[in-house]
Amino acid sequence: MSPTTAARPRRADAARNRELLLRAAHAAFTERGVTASLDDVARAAGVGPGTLYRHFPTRDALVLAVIDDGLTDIHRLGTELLAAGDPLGAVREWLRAYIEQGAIYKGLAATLASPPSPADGAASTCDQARKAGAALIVRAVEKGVLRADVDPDDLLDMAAAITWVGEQPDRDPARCRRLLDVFVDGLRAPVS
Amino acid sequence: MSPTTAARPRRADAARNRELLLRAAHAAFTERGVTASLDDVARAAGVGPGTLYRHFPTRDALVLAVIDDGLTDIHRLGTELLAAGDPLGAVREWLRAYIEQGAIYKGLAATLASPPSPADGAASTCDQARKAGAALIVRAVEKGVLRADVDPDDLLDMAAAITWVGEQPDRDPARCRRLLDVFVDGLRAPVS
DNA sequence: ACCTGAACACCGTTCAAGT
DNA sequence: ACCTGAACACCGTTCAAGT
Repeated sequence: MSPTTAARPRRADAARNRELLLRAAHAAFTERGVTASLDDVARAAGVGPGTLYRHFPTRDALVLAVIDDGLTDIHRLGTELLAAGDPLGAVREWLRAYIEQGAIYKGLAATLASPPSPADGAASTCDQARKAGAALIVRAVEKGVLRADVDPDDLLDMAAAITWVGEQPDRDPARCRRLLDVFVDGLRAPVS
Repeated sequence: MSPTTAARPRRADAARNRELLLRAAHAAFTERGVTASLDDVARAAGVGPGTLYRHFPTRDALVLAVIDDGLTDIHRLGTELLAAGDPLGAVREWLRAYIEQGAIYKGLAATLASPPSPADGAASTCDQARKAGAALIVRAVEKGVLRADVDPDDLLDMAAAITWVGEQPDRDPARCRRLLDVFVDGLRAPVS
Protein backbone atom coordinates (compact mmCIF):
# COMPACT_ATOMS: atom_id res chain seq x y z
CA MET A 1 0.00 0.00 0.00
CA SER A 2 1.29 3.42 -0.88
CA PRO A 3 1.94 5.89 1.94
CA THR A 4 -0.30 8.87 2.32
CA THR A 5 2.62 10.97 3.48
CA ALA A 6 4.37 11.36 0.12
CA ALA A 7 3.20 11.76 -3.45
CA ARG A 8 3.75 8.80 -5.71
CA PRO A 9 6.34 9.73 -8.35
CA ARG A 10 5.17 9.82 -11.93
CA ARG A 11 8.39 8.86 -13.68
CA ALA A 12 9.60 5.29 -13.67
CA ASP A 13 13.15 6.13 -12.58
CA ALA A 14 11.81 8.23 -9.72
CA ALA A 15 9.56 5.41 -8.53
CA ARG A 16 12.50 3.04 -8.70
CA ASN A 17 14.75 5.40 -6.75
CA ARG A 18 12.05 5.78 -4.13
CA GLU A 19 11.92 2.01 -3.73
CA LEU A 20 15.72 1.76 -3.52
CA LEU A 21 15.77 4.45 -0.85
CA LEU A 22 13.11 2.71 1.22
CA ARG A 23 15.02 -0.57 1.11
CA ALA A 24 18.33 1.07 1.96
CA ALA A 25 16.72 3.04 4.79
CA HIS A 26 15.15 -0.09 6.24
CA ALA A 27 18.52 -1.81 6.28
CA ALA A 28 20.28 1.18 7.83
CA PHE A 29 17.57 1.77 10.45
CA THR A 30 17.58 -1.90 11.40
CA GLU A 31 21.31 -1.87 11.94
CA ARG A 32 21.89 1.58 13.42
CA GLY A 33 18.49 2.93 14.46
CA VAL A 34 16.53 5.81 13.02
CA THR A 35 19.48 8.19 13.52
CA ALA A 36 21.47 6.36 10.85
CA SER A 37 23.31 8.68 8.48
CA LEU A 38 21.11 9.81 5.60
CA ASP A 39 24.24 10.14 3.49
CA ASP A 40 24.85 6.44 4.04
CA VAL A 41 21.28 5.65 3.08
CA ALA A 42 21.59 7.60 -0.16
CA ARG A 43 24.94 5.99 -0.93
CA ALA A 44 23.61 2.49 -0.25
CA ALA A 45 20.64 3.23 -2.49
CA GLY A 46 23.01 4.41 -5.21
CA VAL A 47 21.53 7.90 -5.47
CA GLY A 48 22.75 11.38 -4.61
CA PRO A 49 21.76 12.98 -1.33
CA GLY A 50 19.63 15.48 -3.20
CA THR A 51 17.45 12.67 -4.51
CA LEU A 52 16.81 11.43 -0.99
CA TYR A 53 15.74 14.92 0.08
CA ARG A 54 13.52 15.29 -2.93
CA HIS A 55 11.60 12.14 -2.04
CA PHE A 56 11.68 12.57 1.73
CA PRO A 57 12.12 16.18 2.87
CA THR A 58 12.64 15.19 6.52
CA ARG A 59 14.03 12.21 8.38
CA ASP A 60 10.64 11.57 9.92
CA ALA A 61 9.03 11.45 6.48
CA LEU A 62 11.48 8.74 5.48
CA VAL A 63 11.01 6.82 8.72
CA LEU A 64 7.22 6.89 8.46
CA ALA A 65 7.33 5.89 4.79
CA VAL A 66 9.50 2.88 5.59
CA ILE A 67 7.11 1.59 8.26
CA ASP A 68 3.97 2.57 6.41
CA ASP A 69 2.95 -1.03 5.71
CA GLY A 70 3.45 -1.92 9.35
CA LEU A 71 1.29 0.98 10.45
CA THR A 72 -1.40 -0.05 8.00
CA ASP A 73 -1.35 -3.49 9.64
CA ILE A 74 -1.77 -1.90 13.06
CA HIS A 75 -4.67 0.13 11.75
CA ARG A 76 -6.35 -2.92 10.25
CA LEU A 77 -5.81 -4.91 13.44
CA GLY A 78 -7.56 -2.16 15.34
CA THR A 79 -10.64 -2.17 13.16
CA GLU A 80 -10.81 -5.97 13.25
CA LEU A 81 -10.56 -6.07 17.02
CA LEU A 82 -13.25 -3.42 17.30
CA ALA A 83 -15.58 -5.55 15.21
CA ALA A 84 -14.97 -8.57 17.44
CA GLY A 85 -15.75 -8.75 21.17
CA ASP A 86 -13.57 -8.86 24.31
CA PRO A 87 -12.99 -5.12 24.87
CA LEU A 88 -10.18 -5.56 27.40
CA GLY A 89 -8.39 -8.28 25.46
CA ALA A 90 -8.64 -6.16 22.34
CA VAL A 91 -6.89 -3.23 24.02
CA ARG A 92 -4.19 -5.53 25.32
CA GLU A 93 -3.58 -7.17 21.97
CA TRP A 94 -3.56 -3.93 20.04
CA LEU A 95 -1.15 -2.24 22.45
CA ARG A 96 1.15 -5.22 22.24
CA ALA A 97 1.20 -4.96 18.44
CA TYR A 98 1.75 -1.19 18.63
CA ILE A 99 4.68 -1.64 21.00
CA GLU A 100 6.17 -4.38 18.87
CA GLN A 101 5.92 -2.20 15.79
CA GLY A 102 7.81 0.54 17.60
CA ALA A 103 10.51 -1.91 18.59
CA ILE A 104 11.72 -2.67 15.08
CA TYR A 105 14.07 0.34 14.93
CA LYS A 106 15.87 1.93 17.82
CA GLY A 107 14.63 5.48 18.27
CA LEU A 108 11.28 4.87 16.65
CA ALA A 109 9.21 5.49 19.79
CA ALA A 110 9.48 9.27 19.53
CA THR A 111 8.24 9.28 15.94
CA LEU A 112 5.30 7.04 16.81
CA ALA A 113 4.37 9.22 19.78
CA SER A 114 4.49 12.46 17.77
CA PRO A 115 4.11 11.77 14.08
CA PRO A 116 4.50 14.96 12.03
CA SER A 117 1.20 15.94 10.47
CA PRO A 118 1.42 15.79 6.69
CA ALA A 119 1.35 19.11 4.89
CA ASP A 120 -1.83 18.30 2.99
CA GLY A 121 -3.78 18.08 6.24
CA ALA A 122 -4.80 14.47 5.70
CA ALA A 123 -4.35 12.00 8.53
CA SER A 124 -1.08 10.09 8.25
CA THR A 125 -1.08 6.32 8.38
CA CYS A 126 0.38 6.65 11.86
CA ASP A 127 -2.46 8.92 12.94
CA GLN A 128 -5.00 6.48 11.55
CA ALA A 129 -3.38 3.61 13.40
CA ARG A 130 -3.43 5.53 16.66
CA LYS A 131 -7.06 6.48 16.15
CA ALA A 132 -7.93 2.81 15.75
CA GLY A 133 -6.22 2.13 19.08
CA ALA A 134 -7.96 5.05 20.75
CA ALA A 135 -11.32 3.68 19.60
CA LEU A 136 -10.57 0.37 21.32
CA ILE A 137 -9.65 2.17 24.53
CA VAL A 138 -12.79 4.28 24.45
CA ARG A 139 -14.92 1.18 24.02
CA ALA A 140 -13.18 -0.55 26.94
CA VAL A 141 -13.87 2.45 29.16
CA GLU A 142 -17.51 2.64 28.05
CA LYS A 143 -17.97 -1.06 28.66
CA GLY A 144 -16.65 -0.51 32.17
CA VAL A 145 -13.65 -2.83 31.89
CA LEU A 146 -11.10 0.00 32.05
CA ARG A 147 -11.12 2.66 34.75
CA ALA A 148 -13.17 5.72 33.85
CA ASP A 149 -10.23 8.07 34.38
CA VAL A 150 -8.21 6.49 31.59
CA ASP A 151 -7.52 8.96 28.79
CA PRO A 152 -6.88 7.35 25.38
CA ASP A 153 -4.03 9.71 24.56
CA ASP A 154 -2.42 9.02 27.91
CA LEU A 155 -2.55 5.31 27.26
CA LEU A 156 -1.10 5.68 23.77
CA ASP A 157 1.69 7.82 25.21
CA MET A 158 2.43 5.21 27.84
CA ALA A 159 2.59 2.52 25.19
CA ALA A 160 5.12 4.59 23.25
CA ALA A 161 6.97 5.16 26.50
CA ILE A 162 7.19 1.41 27.07
CA THR A 163 8.63 1.08 23.59
CA TRP A 164 11.14 3.74 24.58
CA VAL A 165 12.14 1.70 27.64
CA GLY A 166 12.88 -1.18 25.30
CA GLU A 167 15.25 1.08 23.37
CA GLN A 168 17.43 1.65 26.39
CA PRO A 169 20.56 -0.48 26.86
CA ASP A 170 20.24 -3.85 28.55
CA ARG A 171 16.44 -4.07 28.52
CA ASP A 172 15.12 -7.25 27.00
CA PRO A 173 11.76 -7.56 25.23
CA ALA A 174 10.39 -9.54 28.19
CA ARG A 175 10.65 -6.41 30.29
CA CYS A 176 8.43 -4.50 27.87
CA ARG A 177 5.81 -7.22 27.83
CA ARG A 178 5.83 -7.29 31.63
CA LEU A 179 5.55 -3.51 31.84
CA LEU A 180 2.58 -3.52 29.52
CA ASP A 181 0.85 -6.32 31.45
CA VAL A 182 1.42 -4.63 34.79
CA PHE A 183 0.28 -1.32 33.37
CA VAL A 184 -2.93 -2.53 31.71
CA ASP A 185 -3.71 -4.60 34.78
CA GLY A 186 -3.52 -1.46 36.90
CA LEU A 187 -5.98 0.28 34.63
CA ARG A 188 -8.71 -2.35 34.90
CA ALA A 189 -11.88 -1.17 36.51
CA PRO A 190 -12.34 -2.56 40.02
CA VAL A 191 -14.94 -5.32 40.04
CA SER A 192 -17.10 -3.57 42.59
CA MET B 1 28.94 18.89 46.57
CA SER B 2 31.56 17.53 44.20
CA PRO B 3 30.53 14.85 41.73
CA THR B 4 31.87 11.36 42.16
CA THR B 5 32.04 10.94 38.42
CA ALA B 6 35.07 13.15 37.75
CA ALA B 7 38.25 13.86 39.62
CA ARG B 8 38.53 17.28 41.19
CA PRO B 9 41.24 19.25 39.38
CA ARG B 10 44.30 20.19 41.39
CA ARG B 11 45.25 23.39 39.62
CA ALA B 12 43.27 26.57 40.21
CA ASP B 13 42.82 27.40 36.52
CA ALA B 14 41.58 23.87 35.86
CA ALA B 15 39.05 24.11 38.68
CA ARG B 16 37.89 27.43 37.33
CA ASN B 17 37.54 26.10 33.79
CA ARG B 18 35.56 23.18 35.12
CA GLU B 19 33.18 25.57 36.82
CA LEU B 20 32.84 27.71 33.71
CA LEU B 21 32.07 24.62 31.65
CA LEU B 22 29.39 23.46 34.06
CA ARG B 23 27.70 26.85 33.99
CA ALA B 24 27.87 27.09 30.20
CA ALA B 25 26.58 23.54 29.83
CA HIS B 26 23.66 24.23 32.16
CA ALA B 27 22.68 27.25 30.09
CA ALA B 28 23.00 25.39 26.79
CA PHE B 29 21.14 22.31 28.03
CA THR B 30 18.34 24.47 29.41
CA GLU B 31 17.90 26.21 26.11
CA ARG B 32 18.54 23.43 23.60
CA GLY B 33 18.39 20.16 25.54
CA VAL B 34 21.18 17.72 26.29
CA THR B 35 22.05 17.41 22.59
CA ALA B 36 23.30 21.00 22.52
CA SER B 37 26.55 21.47 20.62
CA LEU B 38 29.57 20.79 22.80
CA ASP B 39 31.53 23.23 20.66
CA ASP B 40 29.07 25.91 21.66
CA VAL B 41 29.44 24.96 25.31
CA ALA B 42 33.22 25.24 25.12
CA ARG B 43 33.00 28.55 23.25
CA ALA B 44 30.51 29.96 25.76
CA ALA B 45 32.79 28.88 28.59
CA GLY B 46 35.72 30.58 26.84
CA VAL B 47 37.84 27.44 26.58
CA GLY B 48 39.02 25.26 23.73
CA PRO B 49 37.12 22.08 22.86
CA GLY B 50 40.06 20.01 24.08
CA THR B 51 39.61 21.41 27.56
CA LEU B 52 35.99 20.33 27.62
CA TYR B 53 37.00 16.81 26.62
CA ARG B 54 39.73 16.70 29.21
CA HIS B 55 37.25 17.48 31.98
CA PHE B 56 34.32 15.50 30.60
CA PRO B 57 35.33 12.69 28.26
CA THR B 58 31.75 11.99 27.19
CA ARG B 59 28.58 13.99 26.83
CA ASP B 60 26.92 11.89 29.52
CA ALA B 61 29.74 12.67 31.94
CA LEU B 62 29.10 16.38 31.43
CA VAL B 63 25.35 15.98 31.75
CA LEU B 64 25.61 13.99 34.97
CA ALA B 65 28.14 16.43 36.41
CA VAL B 66 25.82 19.36 35.73
CA ILE B 67 22.89 17.74 37.52
CA ASP B 68 24.98 16.21 40.27
CA ASP B 69 23.59 18.50 42.97
CA GLY B 70 20.05 17.72 41.89
CA LEU B 71 20.73 14.00 42.06
CA THR B 72 22.21 14.39 45.49
CA ASP B 73 18.97 16.07 46.56
CA ILE B 74 16.96 13.16 45.17
CA HIS B 75 19.16 10.76 47.06
CA ARG B 76 18.77 12.66 50.30
CA LEU B 77 15.01 12.90 49.82
CA GLY B 78 14.93 9.13 49.46
CA THR B 79 16.75 8.49 52.71
CA GLU B 80 14.61 11.01 54.55
CA LEU B 81 11.38 9.48 53.27
CA LEU B 82 12.60 6.04 54.23
CA ALA B 83 13.18 7.20 57.79
CA ALA B 84 9.66 8.65 57.98
CA GLY B 85 6.45 6.65 57.61
CA ASP B 86 3.75 6.46 54.91
CA PRO B 87 5.32 3.90 52.56
CA LEU B 88 2.96 4.58 49.65
CA GLY B 89 3.10 8.35 49.95
CA ALA B 90 6.88 8.15 50.13
CA VAL B 91 7.06 6.28 46.82
CA ARG B 92 4.71 8.76 45.22
CA GLU B 93 6.63 11.79 46.46
CA TRP B 94 10.01 10.40 45.52
CA LEU B 95 8.90 9.42 42.02
CA ARG B 96 7.45 12.87 41.51
CA ALA B 97 10.78 14.45 42.46
CA TYR B 98 12.68 12.01 40.24
CA ILE B 99 10.44 12.83 37.29
CA GLU B 100 10.73 16.56 37.92
CA GLN B 101 14.51 16.30 38.03
CA GLY B 102 14.48 14.57 34.67
CA ALA B 103 12.31 17.30 33.22
CA ILE B 104 14.84 20.11 33.60
CA TYR B 105 16.59 19.35 30.30
CA LYS B 106 15.03 17.88 27.20
CA GLY B 107 16.61 14.51 26.49
CA LEU B 108 17.64 13.85 30.07
CA ALA B 109 15.35 10.85 30.59
CA ALA B 110 17.62 8.47 28.71
CA THR B 111 20.65 9.43 30.80
CA LEU B 112 18.69 9.00 34.03
CA ALA B 113 17.40 5.61 32.95
CA SER B 114 20.83 4.31 31.96
CA PRO B 115 23.57 6.29 33.69
CA PRO B 116 27.01 5.19 32.50
CA SER B 117 28.86 3.43 35.27
CA PRO B 118 31.95 5.40 36.28
CA ALA B 119 35.28 3.85 35.35
CA ASP B 120 36.43 3.57 38.95
CA GLY B 121 33.61 1.15 39.73
CA ALA B 122 32.07 3.38 42.40
CA ALA B 123 28.34 4.08 42.31
CA SER B 124 27.54 7.32 40.53
CA THR B 125 25.37 9.91 42.20
CA CYS B 126 22.62 8.88 39.80
CA ASP B 127 22.98 5.23 40.84
CA GLN B 128 22.81 6.21 44.48
CA ALA B 129 19.67 8.26 43.88
CA ARG B 130 18.00 5.37 42.08
CA LYS B 131 18.96 2.97 44.86
CA ALA B 132 17.28 5.26 47.36
CA GLY B 133 14.13 5.14 45.27
CA ALA B 134 14.32 1.37 44.90
CA ALA B 135 14.52 1.04 48.68
CA LEU B 136 11.29 2.98 49.05
CA ILE B 137 9.58 0.74 46.52
CA VAL B 138 10.82 -2.42 48.22
CA ARG B 139 9.48 -1.19 51.53
CA ALA B 140 6.09 -0.38 50.01
CA VAL B 141 5.87 -3.88 48.56
CA GLU B 142 6.90 -5.47 51.85
CA LYS B 143 4.36 -3.40 53.75
CA GLY B 144 1.73 -4.67 51.35
CA VAL B 145 0.70 -1.29 49.98
CA LEU B 146 2.10 -1.96 46.50
CA ARG B 147 1.28 -5.08 44.50
CA ALA B 148 3.70 -7.93 45.10
CA ASP B 149 4.53 -8.24 41.40
CA VAL B 150 6.02 -4.74 41.25
CA ASP B 151 9.71 -4.83 40.37
CA PRO B 152 11.69 -1.77 41.59
CA ASP B 153 13.67 -1.51 38.35
CA ASP B 154 10.48 -1.69 36.33
CA LEU B 155 9.01 1.15 38.31
CA LEU B 156 12.12 3.28 37.97
CA ASP B 157 12.07 2.63 34.23
CA MET B 158 8.44 3.66 34.05
CA ALA B 159 9.20 6.87 35.91
CA ALA B 160 11.94 7.67 33.41
CA ALA B 161 9.51 6.78 30.63
CA ILE B 162 7.00 9.27 32.00
CA THR B 163 9.75 11.88 31.96
CA TRP B 164 10.36 10.92 28.36
CA VAL B 165 6.69 11.50 27.55
CA GLY B 166 7.09 15.01 28.92
CA GLU B 167 9.94 15.60 26.47
CA GLN B 168 7.68 15.00 23.49
CA PRO B 169 6.15 17.99 21.70
CA ASP B 170 2.89 19.42 23.02
CA ARG B 171 2.81 17.51 26.30
CA ASP B 172 2.35 19.72 29.32
CA PRO B 173 3.65 18.92 32.81
CA ALA B 174 0.09 18.22 34.00
CA ARG B 175 0.05 15.19 31.73
CA CYS B 176 3.11 13.74 33.42
CA ARG B 177 1.68 14.24 36.88
CA ARG B 178 -1.55 12.58 35.78
CA LEU B 179 0.34 9.67 34.22
CA LEU B 180 2.28 9.12 37.41
CA ASP B 181 -0.85 9.25 39.55
CA VAL B 182 -2.73 6.85 37.31
CA PHE B 183 0.25 4.55 37.18
CA VAL B 184 1.00 4.41 40.90
CA ASP B 185 -2.70 4.04 41.61
CA GLY B 186 -2.77 0.99 39.36
CA LEU B 187 0.09 -0.56 41.31
CA ARG B 188 -1.58 -0.32 44.71
CA ALA B 189 -2.28 -3.62 46.37
CA PRO B 190 -5.99 -4.50 46.34
CA VAL B 191 -7.52 -3.97 49.78
CA SER B 192 -8.72 -7.55 50.04
C1' DA C 1 10.31 16.19 -14.04
C1' DC C 2 13.89 14.39 -11.95
C1' DC C 3 18.83 13.40 -10.85
C1' DT C 4 23.71 14.47 -9.75
C1' DG C 5 27.20 15.75 -6.89
C1' DA C 6 29.78 19.72 -5.50
C1' DA C 7 29.59 23.01 -1.93
C1' DC C 8 28.73 24.93 2.55
C1' DA C 9 28.00 24.96 7.44
C1' DC C 10 28.35 22.50 11.44
C1' DC C 11 29.79 19.23 14.82
C1' DG C 12 32.57 15.65 17.51
C1' DT C 13 37.06 14.23 18.55
C1' DT C 14 42.05 14.06 18.60
C1' DC C 15 46.55 15.69 19.26
C1' DA C 16 50.88 18.35 18.61
C1' DA C 17 52.58 22.45 20.45
C1' DG C 18 52.69 25.39 24.09
C1' DT C 19 52.82 27.37 29.25
C1' DA D 1 49.51 19.41 34.83
C1' DC D 2 46.79 21.66 32.01
C1' DC D 3 45.37 24.56 27.97
C1' DT D 4 45.03 25.91 23.06
C1' DG D 5 43.33 25.60 18.70
C1' DA D 6 44.31 23.56 14.31
C1' DA D 7 43.11 19.49 11.93
C1' DC D 8 40.39 15.63 10.46
C1' DA D 9 36.29 13.00 9.61
C1' DC D 10 31.59 13.09 9.23
C1' DC D 11 26.98 14.67 8.52
C1' DG D 12 22.78 17.47 7.02
C1' DT D 13 21.16 20.42 3.59
C1' DT D 14 21.04 23.23 -0.53
C1' DC D 15 21.39 24.25 -5.26
C1' DA D 16 23.39 25.01 -9.91
C1' DA D 17 24.07 22.17 -13.73
C1' DG D 18 22.60 18.52 -16.25
C1' DT D 19 19.32 14.86 -18.76
